[in-house]
Amino acid sequence: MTISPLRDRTASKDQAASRDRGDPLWDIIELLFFAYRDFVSDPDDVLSKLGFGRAHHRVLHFVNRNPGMKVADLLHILNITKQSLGRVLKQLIDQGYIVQKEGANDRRQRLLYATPKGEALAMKLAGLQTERIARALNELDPGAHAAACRFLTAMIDAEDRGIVQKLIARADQSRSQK
Amino acid sequence: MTISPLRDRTASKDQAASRDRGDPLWDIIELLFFAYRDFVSDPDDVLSKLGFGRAHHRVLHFVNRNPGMKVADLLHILNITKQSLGRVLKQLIDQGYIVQKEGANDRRQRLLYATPKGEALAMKLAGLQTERIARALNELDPGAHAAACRFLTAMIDAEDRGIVQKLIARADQSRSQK
DNA sequence: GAAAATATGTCAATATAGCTGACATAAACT
DNA sequence: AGTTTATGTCAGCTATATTGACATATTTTC
Repeated sequence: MTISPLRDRTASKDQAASRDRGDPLWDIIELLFFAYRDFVSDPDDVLSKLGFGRAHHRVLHFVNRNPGMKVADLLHILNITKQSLGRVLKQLIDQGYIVQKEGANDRRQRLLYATPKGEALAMKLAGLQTERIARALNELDPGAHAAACRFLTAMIDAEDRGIVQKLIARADQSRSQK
Repeated sequence: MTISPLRDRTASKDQAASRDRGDPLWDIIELLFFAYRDFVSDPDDVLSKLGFGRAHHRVLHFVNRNPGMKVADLLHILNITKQSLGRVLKQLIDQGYIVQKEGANDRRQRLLYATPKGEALAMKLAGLQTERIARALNELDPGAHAAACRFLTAMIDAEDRGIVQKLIARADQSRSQK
């Protein structure tokens, strides 16, 4: 199944004029809205059956991806208050998806780890999202994956890109050591 | 300013093996999370000063883009209940950002239009998002815009793509008639 | 060793944005 | 005349976030 291109703006004769005027880039704005909407809908269905929401997904995702991360790190990544995190994290801990361990160097820290049960759920949810992404990339040419990464990276606040890239690289590394 | 590529998975020697195993595509999953987060943060700042939230933005955006749309259409696009829409829409109408006009053919319909004030706000918000997108595309090669559109379109539920594409095309057309 | 800073947790009150269910009104369709 | 459709509204509920205040244990600093 091939998808017909949306409207090939690159071939539009007045593309340069539009860019000069700084016209809104409606296509990206709206596609991003709908793509993200569908992207999060797959996990949402599974989560709601467990009595969880998107907030639980985000917490479990990052803990699973970064075993032993500090609560403070999680707060910075999610950009929420500790009170907001508290409720969600408590539920995940109480139901056995996440455990906390005292830091070896700094005993004030409560380092976060996904349990096998937590990891199973995290991987299930990531699997659903990966299915969608893989399906999308399969419809496109081979360079589409790299191109998507470049575009999405460039959309992130410049000051945060380094952090995000380290996050992805470090998590990939810790996973592959298994 | 050039951005170093995240991790060139296309050049990775075990990329094929990873794809065969169906490993999660962590890079896209996390980049999409952070990119969308920053993408909506620009408008959020402006909106919060007006006492509005993201919900108001979405309503105003689609009404501005599709002048004369029915309430029912808006409900389908946003995928929320009329009760949820009601509160937000009422505030936008009361404060003069949106007006309702009786349908010419079907007088039950309340067709939605952005007022000049509403259009100004919608365009301001779209402008902020466009700045970010344009900044991103400027860092990338010329085909990046089209590539991003293809990727994002492919990420949308197949059954919804047609609707979204029509939405974008129709709105573009109605705008350019001005 | 006392004081200050840090990491985390918790209580209380509030706001936003969504939901379900029930019901109301007006206009159009059959 | 009766049914369906488009819209609106009341009431109550849930999830996710907020701010502000305060508590506890631990580490760091002077």
